Amino acid sequence: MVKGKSTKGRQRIEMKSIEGEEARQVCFSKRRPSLFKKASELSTLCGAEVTVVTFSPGGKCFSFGHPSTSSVADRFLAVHTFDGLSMGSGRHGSQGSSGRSHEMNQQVMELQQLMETEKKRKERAVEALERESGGPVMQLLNANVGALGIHELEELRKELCTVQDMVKERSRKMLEDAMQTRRLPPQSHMHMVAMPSQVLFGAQRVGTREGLLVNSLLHGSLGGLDNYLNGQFGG
Amino acid sequence: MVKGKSTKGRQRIEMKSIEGEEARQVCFSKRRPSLFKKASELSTLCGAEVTVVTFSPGGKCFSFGHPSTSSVADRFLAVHTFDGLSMGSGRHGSQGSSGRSHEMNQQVMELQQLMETEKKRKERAVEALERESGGPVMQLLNANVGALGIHELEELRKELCTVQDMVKERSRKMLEDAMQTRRLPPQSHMHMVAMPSQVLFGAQRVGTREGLLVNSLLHGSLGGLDNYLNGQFGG
DNA sequence: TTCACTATCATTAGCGC
DNA sequence: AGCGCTAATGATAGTGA
Repeated sequence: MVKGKSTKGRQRIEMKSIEGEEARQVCFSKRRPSLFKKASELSTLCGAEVTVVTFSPGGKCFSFGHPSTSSVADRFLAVHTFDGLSMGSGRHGSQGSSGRSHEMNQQVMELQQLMETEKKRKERAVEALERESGGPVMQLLNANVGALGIHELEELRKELCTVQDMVKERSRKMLEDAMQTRRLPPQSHMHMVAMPSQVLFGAQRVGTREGLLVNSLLHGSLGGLDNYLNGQFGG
Repeated sequence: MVKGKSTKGRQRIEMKSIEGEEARQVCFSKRRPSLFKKASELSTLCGAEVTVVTFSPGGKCFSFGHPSTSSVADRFLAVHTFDGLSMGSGRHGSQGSSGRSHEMNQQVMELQQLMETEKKRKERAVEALERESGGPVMQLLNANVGALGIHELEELRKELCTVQDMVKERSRKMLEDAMQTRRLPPQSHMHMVAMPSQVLFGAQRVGTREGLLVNSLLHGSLGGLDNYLNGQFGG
């Protein structure tokens, strides 16, 4: 019945790389969930967008994201691919929208809604396979997709990518036109590809909804790789 | 000199979105550095690669990365874009370089090649706008894209997403069929949606090129979301 | 947004399974 | 890689500046 302390309890450790191979693994396995939990709490409590990506010492990949790793990555990309003009502050500073918390909230709400939407997209995709869809484009493609072979699928995918690029390009041009119509300052001379959406939106004060849409068109969906290509995930 | 308690000390809080606009900001400002510190400790102690990206409720972007946000992001992308050629552990599991470094190098080289390809995709897209393309699908869409308004573009984008989902779903079914044809062990009964591509490829030993393609179809492009959908810490 | 303070609450090192 | 246990360290809500 002796209540002798069965363990040494928690002890302070140096912030150096843990020597033992196994001990390091164990430490990672215990701390990683905690890190994700903290990230989750931060997003839940503060309504912030957060993503965490880790590679264990063993090489395994773990990721957390709210609303999703990709969406945060896209937004990060958006900021670091463009941005830079409106606020010259150091580091990564940049407001997704203007500054009014009202617009902000709206943006956050729409993001959450988008999240919900995306969440169900997979389900809907399956349904779409069984029924005939309404969209004109859909109708054209619907019948074919099911019959394609693996190589045809590859071709189709390539074409879809190209089409999406066209959409992106088109939306970009629309913005360009819009800017010139509303007479923009001389600095509009910069490369379109690198043109910061924040600047565009900031200058024109495009409505939140449109802003999100265009942003989505510019980076959306196929986005991920652009991250990589355009450089940054900051670092 | 009375030592009366000057504060209520720490108190437990509900894990709900904090109501007060300002209180949320404050909470974020206090917790964000802590999260980064945790991430830093994880990387230091365990030698793991870690990156964290956050957007404050005010819209500001903050990021942490070890060795750097970009390097971790690159690795993440590499894993989620193709991955799964040589090994098949569960989850996202995937050693960037588990065993044979030879296969690794091959994988890296392919990554770089794909990168180059994607890098030029944007250029090619512009060209595609001027000339008439060859693809049957392209031809159908080519004429229209240029004339659409912002709302129509949104619709088109939605449809494209749905089509891509269909392509994914189709390729998934093809894999399913292929597996049954080649008689797979009973465990193939798990949900297709949650089925790790690594397992599929590991089992069938799909050739690199095909593997890349299928993987690209499954996770590619629209990818990242799968993380979120397939469970994880979805947030 | 950040800094200080302090009384809690939460995390986790070290062990064993 | 994950679970449980215990005790000590670390993080932080509330408050004020």
